Amino acid sequence: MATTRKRRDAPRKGDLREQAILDTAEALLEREHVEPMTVETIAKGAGISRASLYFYFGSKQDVLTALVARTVAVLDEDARTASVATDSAPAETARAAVLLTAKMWREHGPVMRAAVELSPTVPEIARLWNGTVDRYAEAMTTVLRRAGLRGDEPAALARALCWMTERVLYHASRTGDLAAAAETCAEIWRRTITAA
Amino acid sequence: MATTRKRRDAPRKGDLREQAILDTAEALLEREHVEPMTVETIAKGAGISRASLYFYFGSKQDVLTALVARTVAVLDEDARTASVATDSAPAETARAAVLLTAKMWREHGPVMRAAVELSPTVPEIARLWNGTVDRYAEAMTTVLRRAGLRGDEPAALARALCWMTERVLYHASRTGDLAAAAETCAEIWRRTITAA
DNA sequence: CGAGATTATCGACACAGTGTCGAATTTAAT
DNA sequence: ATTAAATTCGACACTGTGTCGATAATCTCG
Repeated sequence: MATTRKRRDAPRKGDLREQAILDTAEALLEREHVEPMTVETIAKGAGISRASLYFYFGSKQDVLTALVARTVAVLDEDARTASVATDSAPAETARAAVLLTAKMWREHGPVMRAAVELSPTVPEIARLWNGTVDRYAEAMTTVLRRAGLRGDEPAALARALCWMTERVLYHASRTGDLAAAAETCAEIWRRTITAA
Repeated sequence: MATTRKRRDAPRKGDLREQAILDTAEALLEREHVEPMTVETIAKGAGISRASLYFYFGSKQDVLTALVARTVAVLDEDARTASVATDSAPAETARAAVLLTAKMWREHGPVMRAAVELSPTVPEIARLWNGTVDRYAEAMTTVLRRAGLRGDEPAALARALCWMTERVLYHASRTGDLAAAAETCAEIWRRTITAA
């Protein structure tokens, strides 16, 4: 069942291996896809046998989940610093947020795409990913309020616009035109903010 | 490799089986998920053996692709009739289109969700799904133009808004609040259309 | 140092799921 | 009724995941 974590803490040498496994998985994700990436491949890339990998992670899904968690942590970090920019106009703040997100997709594209694609299959990854989008949406809700929107509407609008941004940048990160896609998203944020 | 279609035309009795297989797959999709749905399950549901299923479809992916194709055909059909509503104001036309799409998600939710979730894995399903979204986006581009938008912008905006609608309704079709989600999307369409 | 515990590694196995083959059975048509 | 095509399925080969127990490396501290 792969539910029993054999190794709870263990601060020994094997921690390097744990990182090596995640690094290999990320590197693999950058040239292949999620599909052909097998436990065998990851283990070999990390210089250990398939069975040994199961000493560090309970299952293949656990590896992917840890990889997503690691990247999402970076995302949340960067996102927090950016959302506090209360000095410029709401539309400008939104544009800055979208541009920052586009940078994330440019730098962490493979893992972020994997998160999107694995969300339907791996509940824990869905939790992580939805949580991140939710936090973004919350931050942007305050921006919409600052722009004069009242009641429940800003929350719902921000949520929808965040999912738009996610989806559009997801596709753009595959085709390469992230810059243009980001501008389009920013424009829709702007229009939503400024319209009556 | 499952690339060789054993049965190209064959207008015999087995056609019923072909439908039965797709119907079973759809029914299965309605209560389980894509993941646990196995060829064994589908075959058993259709009253044949696993090996017999491979007489009708070259692979499991072929079954899913055919199922998506069948549903997408209905979608395109309904979408065409709705996009020709040139009598009302652009924002109203957009709202009507979103509401119609929401109806699709309500009626064909499981298959449409499967299409979204399988797109990254099955290229042919991606082709079908992206094609449908593209046709929607094209139709809505003309609506944006009718609202006064010029140049390349309306195409890019319509595209982004269509993906927003897809994503938001996808999530809503899982949680059940399609009506509210549709109104939120419609509002963003409206604001994008009416904003300066 | 060196015995005992802990950490790490791996070969071999069990299992589930996909797709293939060829032989047997059913159905249709002359 | 005979022949050909359509249909069915058991048995097999293959790939990939996860488990087990035995072995080897590393650490701990008396």
